Amino acid sequence: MTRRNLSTGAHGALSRERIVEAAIGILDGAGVNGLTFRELASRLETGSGAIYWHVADKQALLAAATDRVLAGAIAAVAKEAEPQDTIRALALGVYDAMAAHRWIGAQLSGNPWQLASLRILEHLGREVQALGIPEHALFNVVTALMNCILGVAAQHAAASLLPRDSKRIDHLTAIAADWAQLDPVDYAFVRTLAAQLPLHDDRVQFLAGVDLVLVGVAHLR
Amino acid sequence: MTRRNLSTGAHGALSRERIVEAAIGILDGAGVNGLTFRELASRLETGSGAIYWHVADKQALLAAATDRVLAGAIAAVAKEAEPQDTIRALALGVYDAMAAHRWIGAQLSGNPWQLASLRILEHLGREVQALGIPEHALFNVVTALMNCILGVAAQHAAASLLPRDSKRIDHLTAIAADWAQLDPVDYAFVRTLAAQLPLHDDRVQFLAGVDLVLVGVAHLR
DNA sequence: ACCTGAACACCGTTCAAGT
DNA sequence: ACCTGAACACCGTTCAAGT
Repeated sequence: MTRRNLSTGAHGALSRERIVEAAIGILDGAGVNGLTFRELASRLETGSGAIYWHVADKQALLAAATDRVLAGAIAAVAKEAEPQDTIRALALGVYDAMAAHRWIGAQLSGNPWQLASLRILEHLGREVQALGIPEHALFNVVTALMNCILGVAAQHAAASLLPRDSKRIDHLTAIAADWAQLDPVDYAFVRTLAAQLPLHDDRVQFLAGVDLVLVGVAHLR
Repeated sequence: MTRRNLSTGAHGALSRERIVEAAIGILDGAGVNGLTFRELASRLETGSGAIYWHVADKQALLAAATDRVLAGAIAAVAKEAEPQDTIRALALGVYDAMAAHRWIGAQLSGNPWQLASLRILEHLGREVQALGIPEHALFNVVTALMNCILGVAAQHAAASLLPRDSKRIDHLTAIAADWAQLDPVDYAFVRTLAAQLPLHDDRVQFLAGVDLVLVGVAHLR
């Protein structure tokens, strides 16, 4: 048996940070189902039990990984002159992080009160406050904006379970084809949407949803 | 070995419908983690493999259970004179179904393109069409409303993982207490929200979010 | 204090064998 | 055609033993 982490090897000692980092690497490459304590241990050249010394369990690991990615994404958002613009920038920052790390959607929408969500909530909240909303509407408005984000998060989560190499357009075309199979009477509207689906731009539509809420907010009294 | 389903016993032969029904019973009583093919088989007095003759896999079973519950909930929604009111009624119908079957939230927000979601989308879409929205905004508006629903779905999903007997208020108080632990500077806004959390009415707030979108819609041009 | 890795408990799914 | 139930593959988590 060779010594592993005890030697001053390439990686140094095990740490929560290194574990989370490695987890993100696996998640990005192989998705949620690819993240296994055995796989993680082998990549870190340690025993699977060692990880439990630094991380409580798999859920905590996923939460930590999500928070790490989103903290970076949010910190990178530039503050704009108008609160509305900062809100848009924040929303897009989260969107882009979810697009780059497709496993985040499921994590975010599955645990809406984890640290990463609070981070988003905090930054949204500050801007909404700056908007000069009446006090009693604050909670509702922030929640509505958060819902826009969780909504796309859910969509990304669904997309993340598809085969990795499937092109986005093929994916949407396949969904549209499924929808076209539905009963023409019972699902008349959905079939209408199906035609628009393959061409639509997720990111643009996401922003349109945020704007819709912002319009509603502007007309609050 | 006694014969089981072959006898004209109390339940009759195995069928997809009976399986889904039993699954819903388990889900309501024991949550997602309680739904096991072994448990399901034992409750149906059959072998675990038998279920696979009627249902493709666990995901399909969960989707079927979700669709069954939501189909009933949506069918029970009365059509109102004004499209806005029907939209509110629809949203509340879904909300109440999620409150009664706490496992549905995760299922819905985790698979936003399953049959149950399309059912919601279809009914929302018809009412939004009746609202007389410009064609190009249709997709965005329906998505925004769907996001409101998925947003609470996510919240319900999170709540469903808690111990079963924990009272709602205790749960919210516990979350509020967690939030109060956060850094006063980094999480100033979230800490503000924490005070309101234990007292707020989820259902009312949910409706307020829907209304916010409807206000935004009314001011589209 | 921190790491090792076998062992435990449990699960979704398959499949050869039955009826 | 439909059901049985043992077997397979895999996983999160624990823990006695090491250093």
